[in-house]
This record gives sequence, structure tokens and C-alpha cells, in this order.
Amino acid sequence: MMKKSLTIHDIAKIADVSSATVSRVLSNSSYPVSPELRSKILRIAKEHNYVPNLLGKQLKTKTSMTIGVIIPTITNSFYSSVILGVEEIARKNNYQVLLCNSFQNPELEDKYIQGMFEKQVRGLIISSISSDKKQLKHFIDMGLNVVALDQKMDMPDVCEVDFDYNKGGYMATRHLIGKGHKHIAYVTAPLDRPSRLSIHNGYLTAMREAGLEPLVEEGGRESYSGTYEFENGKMLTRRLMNGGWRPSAIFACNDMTAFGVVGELAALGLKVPQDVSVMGFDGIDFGQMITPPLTTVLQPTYEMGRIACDMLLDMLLDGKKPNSGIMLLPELLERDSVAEPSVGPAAETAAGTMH
Amino acid sequence: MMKKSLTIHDIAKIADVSSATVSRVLSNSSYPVSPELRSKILRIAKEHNYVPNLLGKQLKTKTSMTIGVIIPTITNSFYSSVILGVEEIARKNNYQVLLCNSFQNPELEDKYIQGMFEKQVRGLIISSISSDKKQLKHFIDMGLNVVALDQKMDMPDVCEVDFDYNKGGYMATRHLIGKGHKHIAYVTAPLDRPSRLSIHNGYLTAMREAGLEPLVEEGGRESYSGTYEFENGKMLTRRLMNGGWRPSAIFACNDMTAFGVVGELAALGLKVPQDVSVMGFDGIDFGQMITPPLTTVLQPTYEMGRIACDMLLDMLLDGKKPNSGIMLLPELLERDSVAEPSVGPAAETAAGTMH
DNA sequence: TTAATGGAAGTAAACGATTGCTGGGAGAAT
DNA sequence: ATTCTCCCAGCAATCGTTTACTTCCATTAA
Repeated sequence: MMKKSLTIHDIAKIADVSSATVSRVLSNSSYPVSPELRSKILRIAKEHNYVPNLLGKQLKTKTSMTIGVIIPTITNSFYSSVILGVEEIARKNNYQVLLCNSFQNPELEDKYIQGMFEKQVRGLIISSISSDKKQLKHFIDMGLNVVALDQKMDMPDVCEVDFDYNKGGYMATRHLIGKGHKHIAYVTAPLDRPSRLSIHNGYLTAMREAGLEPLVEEGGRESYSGTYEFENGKMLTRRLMNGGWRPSAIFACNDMTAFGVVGELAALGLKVPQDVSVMGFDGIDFGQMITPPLTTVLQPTYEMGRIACDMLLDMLLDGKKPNSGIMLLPELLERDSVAEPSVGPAAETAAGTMH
Repeated sequence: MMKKSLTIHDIAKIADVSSATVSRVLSNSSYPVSPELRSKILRIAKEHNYVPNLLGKQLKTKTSMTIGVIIPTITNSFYSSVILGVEEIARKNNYQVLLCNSFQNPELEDKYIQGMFEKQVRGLIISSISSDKKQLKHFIDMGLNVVALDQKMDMPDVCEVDFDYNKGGYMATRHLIGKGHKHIAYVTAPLDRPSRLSIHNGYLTAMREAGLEPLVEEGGRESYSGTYEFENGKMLTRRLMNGGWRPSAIFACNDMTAFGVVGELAALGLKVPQDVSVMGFDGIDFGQMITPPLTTVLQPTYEMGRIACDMLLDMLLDGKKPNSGIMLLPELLERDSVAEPSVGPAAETAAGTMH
């Protein structure tokens, strides 16, 4: 039933030439082949729908036109957007993308890396938190090229594409201060990742510079339920608004958390931005779909993906050492969830309900 | 600098046996090998960090433990959720996933399929609208197994995992009717895909059954800007509320569009659900993050991915014909964006501003 | 004693491509 | 006429595995 796919040898037989000649024609080799044979072979290949078996080629040439990507979860829109950028560049260079979701599970991560290496994948883009870099190091020694995403690895041979979270946190806070806010709270998922710590630091720096007192609410243990961030934002807002120190602005560590903040404020009967301003972080598309559209810090995710893939392909082709990596800059996305603090009734109300 | 990775021949030399024996041990062959040699070979392999080259194995055995997935865009949370399900099942069976975004571009799609086939991928999960099934058919004849997602292919050899969009549209409309709504509008992206037509049909059926007059607003040409659906929802709502026929409930073809509807209603000073009820379709996580949380029809995306992958692996292993596919059922997700129509002032207001 | 059995090893041919090397033949240079 | 080049073709090895087949040897049966 199933047709057998033909090989260069079959074509060679049909054309009455050697398979070497067929290979040279079909793989665009620079080796000279007479025009007659060339066109004859091409014609036969086309007539018979020849499809090359890349496994043979790759085995011989030791190159799989495939790169691997390992991320926590594809359902996180930050990562899906990165992937889209990666894939675009990969496609333009005739590479394909092997996708793996690690769920931040180090063992799974290691298993995936091993699996890719066995498939002779020699380029990897990874957003990992596997603390044990031993395995990765080993594979790098064996010829694996890796670009780290969204984190510090400080390993000599891995290239990093970074985002200036610190500056992002600083910019966001400065923006709120610039609007006249004095009571600015920062709500965040657990400060257990470098990126979160950096945003946090940016916030603290800006607050201190302005002589303002910082207030940080940190969430509990993370789960991968998909709505953890949202729930966390709600929970922390509730805690915050029940506390003695009522903020006029709340800065959230990411947009999903900010959605929780906005939702909870609405539930408490407070209007955004009239009563409380809210600032997000990430710049995901959904930010403009809520009311009011979320003011936030834009992270160029798509661009990060493109750059990461470009770097990786450079490493793969030139075999050149990474030139210390790239740091992308944040951009303030001003929408409608931040306004000047109301000096009138709202503030009074807030003060009135203290304790 | 780069270490050379060792092969079974190297191990054979070290252990002073033939490479056949090494292969038999390392690939868990059923062929008998004496316990001493077995353990000796295993020890040496471990000591030297042997990593098999799957290219060689695959070339010989004609099996790549890889499946391909082609979807429109990974940034669409519907698809990213599907992929997560696919990948989970793939992982549990030691398969890996090659991901491609087609952007609904038929040529790109064909190129991807060809590329995968060249890599000897023999299993494909695809959500395509390439009208020209010739190429796909050809590859199926050559041994490609395909599972179609989210669409009718009506090709004998492809297995389908479907969702009952028709019933979903019907259920949603019935729910609104059950709440007492009589003026129910349906806003939709262009009706150029089977799934959209089905929802639309479900809506029409329910309306006709109840003796109500349907009203459909259909959006213009689609773009892949990422926020097209949202903008479309806004635009259609504006058009709708400027028309002479003011709905008390709006049913949107998907959640993102519903977000646009909600946003635009807010901009028009109308409250959801007090003034107008809104019903979505999809059940994406973000639905619960807006205010009010969106009532919608749940599509079991993750489950769809799992099922699709299970089917594909069955086809790959047993080589058995697809047993006509599977149809998943919708589920109503009742949240807060739908209420009984207000008989009082709001309706009056609406009527009052007619023309 | 001899033949039959079967367990456990090795030999070598695949799988489908690429490529270094060899060689034939035509034309140019001597 | 001889030698020297090129151009273009084929042979065969190779990439890392698997596996059909052969071989060897020890054990058992007749």
C-alpha cells in the first residue's frame, strides 16, 4: 500500500549514472556536472517526487538543521511570544525548532537536553533554573551551543540575551513618582528568581532616591495552575488594602498579577485609576483588553526570541565565542491605569478607613 | 577543544568485544549476551558518558521519535494550550515535538510538511486551512500519519479530533434565552472557517427554535496582529449599538472578541451585565481576569492536545486506521458577565435612543 | 563416539547520503 | 607525438547503528 520512497541510488539507476553524480546535482554541490546529466537527473527527481532523507545527510555531515528550545511553559504568553520570534529566524535559515516545556523541573530539563543531544541538536535556547549546571557544561564541552534566555547563567561559553529588569522596575516607579504618588506599593511573586529580584531592586532604588518609604508584598509559593499570578495579585491587594498603609499606586511584578490587582480593587469598590493607580510589567497583549487598559513596562519578547536565535545561529555557523551577550531595554507603555493621585475625597476615604 | 563523542565501536574496542555485542547491550535488545560482558559494557559506557547517536539508529530502523505540530500561531492561547497537551503525551512516550507556526500561509505549511518528512517525521498533528490537500495526500501515501485538529478534512486516512462547535453555539444561545433575553446579537470574525460557521449555526438554530430574530455582525478581513479579535469585537459592538436594533445580550465567537465587546460597552457607558450581557467562547484563562469575569463556553483545549497525540501515537505504533475520530463536547462556564435582562430603565434607555 | 542442539560471540551488510580519490578522455602546450 | 592539464564521471569508504547470518563451543542425546 505504502509507496517506497526512492533514494539517490534509485535515481542513479534510472538515469544510468552513479549515485555520486546524483548527490552532487541534488545537493547543489560545487562539483562540476555536465549540463545534460544535470538536467536529466533533475527531471527524473522531479518526475518521481524525490524527497531526500535528511537522516543520511545529517549522519554524514554531522549537522542537524534543528535547534532546541526549552522553556517553563508555552502557555505563558511571555514565552509563546519569544518562541514566535525564535521560530521566525529559524525558519528564515531553514532550521526547525524542537520545543520542550520543562515546567521548571530540573530532571525533565536534563532529560530533554540529553534527548536533543542524542538527536544531534547542537543549538539550544534555554530558560532554565536548573541549579546544577554540570550536565549542561558537559554537553557544551561536547559541542553544544547554548543561548540563555531571561536569566544570568554566568558560564563562560553560554551566550545570554538579557533584559534590563532593574531599569524596568526603576522606570515604572519613577513614572508613578512623577505623577505625584508618594505611597507606592510593590506586589510580587516570590523573589526567588533573578529577574524578579532585579525589578524589585529597581523599585527600591527609585523609592529611596525620592526619599519615599517602600512597601513590598511578596506572594507565597508558586504553582503552575495558569492563574497563580492572577490569584496572587488579588490576594496581595486584599492584604495591602487591609493594612494600615494605604497606597495610592500599586506596581505589580507582571501584567497577570496586575490584572489580579485591578480585579480586587474593583471588588473592593475602588476605581482604577481614580482611586488607585496600577502599573504592570511585561506588556502582554491582554493588557490593552482590560478596562482600563493597563499602563505597563514593555518587554520586547518577540525581539528577544529573534535575537536569541540569531546569536545561536551565529555560534553554530562561525563557531565563534559569544561576545558577552545582549541587554535589551525596557520601554514604558503608557495607557490608562495610572493617573495623578486624587488629593480629594478618595484619599480622605482611604485615610478614613484606616484600621 | 571539543571532545569527540564516542561510538559503540570505541566502546567495543575498549571492552574488546564486537560492536554488535555493544549494540545489543546498549539498545536493550532481546538477543542474549552473557552477564559478564553486559555489565562490563554498561560500566564502560557509563564511565565514558556514552551518548548514542540517534541519527544512526533512526537511519537504520526508519523511525524518528519525533512528531510534528503545525498550527497557525503559538501566541494564540488556544493553540498553546493544545500544544501543552500534545507535548505531555509525547514526552510520556519518549517522543519529541517539532513546532511550526504556519500563520495560515499554505505555502509555508507545505514547506514545513516537506521539511518534516525529509527529517523522517512520520506523525503530524495539524490545524491547517490549506485548501490544496494534494501535497498532504501524497505524503500520506508515502507513510505520513496525520491527525487533524479543529477542522473537517474529510480525507479517508486522516484522523480527526473535533469539537462540537455547533452544540457550543447552541448551548450558549440557549443559556442567554433561558435568562430571558430576546434581543441576542452574535458578533463574529469572518465566517470563513468551518468552526466559526458551526458556532454561527448553533446560534441560528437556537434562535429559530425560540422564535427569536437573529442578528449577526460579521467582522472584516483578518490580520495576524495579535489583537485583531479584540479590535473586531470593539468595532462590531460600536456598529451594533449604533444600529436600530439594540441587543440586551451579545454573544461573541471567542473570548478575545468578547473582551472587545466588554471594553467597548464600557466605553459607551454601559454596564456588564446590568445593561448588556456578554457571552464568550473558548474558556481561556484570561476570561476570569477581567471584570466582570466572562461567562463562556469551555473548549477542552488541553484535552484536545492529549487526545490528538494519543491518536497519533496509536497510528504510528499499530499502523491501524483511524476509527473515525473523536468529538469533544462543550461545557458552559458560568461566571458573571451574563444576567437577566433589566426590564427597567436600562431597556427604556436603550429603546429611547433608538434612531 | 558421534550427531544434534542451542547459547553467545563475531562478521559484514545494510540504512541514505557525501566525498576523497582514481581515472578516462579531450584539448592545449611542448 | 608526447606530456600536461582540465573537466567530469565513477568507485568505494564513511557517518553510527542495527541485524541477518555465520561460527564456535559446550552440552546433551542417541
